Amino acid sequence: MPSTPTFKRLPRAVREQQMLDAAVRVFSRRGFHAASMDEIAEDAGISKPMVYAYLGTKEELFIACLHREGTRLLETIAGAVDPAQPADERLWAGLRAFFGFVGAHRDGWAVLYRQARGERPFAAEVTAMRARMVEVVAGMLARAVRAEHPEVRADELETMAYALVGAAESLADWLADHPDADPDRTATRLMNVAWLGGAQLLSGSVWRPGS
Amino acid sequence: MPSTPTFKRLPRAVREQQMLDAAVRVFSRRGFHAASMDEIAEDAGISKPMVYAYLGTKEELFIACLHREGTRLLETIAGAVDPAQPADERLWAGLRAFFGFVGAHRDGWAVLYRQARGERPFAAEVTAMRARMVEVVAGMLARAVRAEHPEVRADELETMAYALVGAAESLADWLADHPDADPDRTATRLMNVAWLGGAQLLSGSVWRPGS
DNA sequence: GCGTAACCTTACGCACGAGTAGGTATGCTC
DNA sequence: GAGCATACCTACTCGTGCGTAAGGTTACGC
Repeated sequence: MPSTPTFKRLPRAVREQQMLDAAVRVFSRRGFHAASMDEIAEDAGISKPMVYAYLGTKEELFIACLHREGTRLLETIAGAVDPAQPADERLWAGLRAFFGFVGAHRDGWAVLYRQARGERPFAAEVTAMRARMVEVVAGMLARAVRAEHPEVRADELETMAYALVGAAESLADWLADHPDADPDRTATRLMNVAWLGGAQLLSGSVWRPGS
Repeated sequence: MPSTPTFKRLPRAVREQQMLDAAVRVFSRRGFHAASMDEIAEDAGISKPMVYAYLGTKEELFIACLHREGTRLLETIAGAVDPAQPADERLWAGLRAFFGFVGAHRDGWAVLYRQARGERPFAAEVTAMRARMVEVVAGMLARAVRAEHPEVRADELETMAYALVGAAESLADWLADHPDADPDRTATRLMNVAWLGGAQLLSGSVWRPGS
């Protein structure tokens, strides 16, 4: 039946990407456990044993998704930040890139954070990636701050970095659920509170219980 | 064999709490799917059909955990906040209570946030609880701000509230993994950046791209 | 033109774990 | 101390979905 060669034979590299695309879609809308390998295969327009042949077991497939989306996110951010710029511009560019990525890759984001964090086998992966981000942010803060304020302790900066990353993730989740929202606007707001709050702290103001 | 009546017959209300305790423990260390009803029953020192008789299916059991832990958390916070106090003291008390709770109920926290967010059937529950918290925080900010700054838009405040809640959750996760860390110290740091950053914003300072 | 390797399929085995059937013992009430 | 309700158990059924065995088909090298 020569009418429609509906299924063209494709080289491995191409099929692998199609499978990963399908996997990210299905994982993001069903969650890791509820997603079935059959559905992923069907969504990719291929049959199940191919998935096993190319990407391995379900866990390995999920890890592959995690790595691809995680790498994309990190590279997007890294590519947007110019090390020659001053710290505030770098932070701004990073936030902008981050929210832009989430807005453009909602299901990638969902897989990375909403699914992977809860599932025991992958929590470590995500934690590691988060830790890298925290480290980067803390490092940037350190370089920005240490010159004029060498008295600031490293763990203070780390705490700040955790808070910043958490705030960004929270706003990212909100953004992922509001397709009409503007990523840049979100980035601006976070930038404001973070940068101004930090500057205020450095200027010596401290809030203490008891006004 | 009268030697050890190892299994005393207990009234329903007591057993239900024991089961919930066990369920929270197991869910927190295994995740929802990897946790088996058998393991929960065993951990509670009871057999499986009892769990089904009292708490229903696995999903219902998990929801029961969610509700109990969620209610405890919200009540802890509500109980610590005195409405007669000024806004900064209320925020401080709330943060203190929040981090205190997480430090004292690590697995309850894990169930609420690390597990429930990813699993499709429960995401709604958690989202709703989060939304309530955001609403409360936003309301508090509004009351604190509107008197002197009526020009601030409601969605700006909501964004701030999201960022604050996200930052708190992130630090809470960090806290849950560092048993030696001091909840109050964490609360203080977040309080500082939030309150001072907010005040700075209100005073008219704004960060804009291009220094 | 023909082998061979890579691509792709249908159809199954099998384990694991949710939920249940049906039965036993213990305490409480009158 | 008969009756009844409640606490509790062992031992099963059965669906679901991961992972695979064994076999077809297309392209490409020589």
